[in-house]
Amino acid sequence: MNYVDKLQKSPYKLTDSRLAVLKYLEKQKKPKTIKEIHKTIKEKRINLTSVYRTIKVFQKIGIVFEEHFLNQAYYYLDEKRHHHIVCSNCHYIECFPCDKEIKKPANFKNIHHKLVITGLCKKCAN
Amino acid sequence: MNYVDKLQKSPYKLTDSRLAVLKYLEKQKKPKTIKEIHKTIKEKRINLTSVYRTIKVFQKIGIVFEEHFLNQAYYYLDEKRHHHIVCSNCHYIECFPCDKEIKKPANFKNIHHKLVITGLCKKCAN
DNA sequence: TTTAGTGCAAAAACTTTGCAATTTA
DNA sequence: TAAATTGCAAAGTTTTTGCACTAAA
Repeated sequence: MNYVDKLQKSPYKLTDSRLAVLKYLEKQKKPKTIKEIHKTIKEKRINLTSVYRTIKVFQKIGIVFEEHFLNQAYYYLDEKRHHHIVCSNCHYIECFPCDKEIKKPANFKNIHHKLVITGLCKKCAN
Repeated sequence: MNYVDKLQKSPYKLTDSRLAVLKYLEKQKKPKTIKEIHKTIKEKRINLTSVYRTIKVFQKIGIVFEEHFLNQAYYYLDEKRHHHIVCSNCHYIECFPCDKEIKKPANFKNIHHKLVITGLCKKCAN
């Protein structure tokens, strides 16, 4: 089931703004900030507020996930479960696949996990 | 080597503010927000700005680590490597030990990892 | 005594809210 | 057409900055 279908199956409506954010995120290989999303799609006259609201909706229905790298919130579609490694100096991000099943903690339901790895990328290590 | 030693070995000075934040964090079992830290130590007349600056310094010298749960930044001393699981509804946090070594990505140095698991705690699952 | 750190006030950055107008199903 | 969504402006939060004063080494 693709994202549009998921949206239509949800209690939320399919609108231009939501479609624009979805299309944008589908093209991305790495997590993006609200600003980056907005910058690209504002030509389509989509308001910053709507981007915020759209992302919230997408998170609620489990289309979009959030991670914070160095005090910045980033958003991405959860196509294939994967993790990220971020350079703590220049914020360069690399993805890598998730190859582990998490031992589920007993006291929680609806579990979603994310592994964030920080380090210094090649450029910054010197 | 304890935290005070680490601080003194660093290029930064040992000050009342820094000591207060350190003492506070040492008592905590769970990650805390800037606000929580400040609330508790402001009786000692330590400014919010200083808490922010202190935390930045501690992060730089690797005493304090940061995690974001549901759009909130939390800080903690990295005594024993461990992870957290957070209730996505009520923000209840539980810690659990880190029992895995991460396969180090080749392109990065100084690697530090954190695993954040979100889910619904017992109370919120119903 | 010199350099780094602090508090305060103000600015900047980020996020949320209310409401009238618009759009979707 | 009813209910949800949007844009805009305004308010709330969170974080950072500049600067004169104070404290640490």
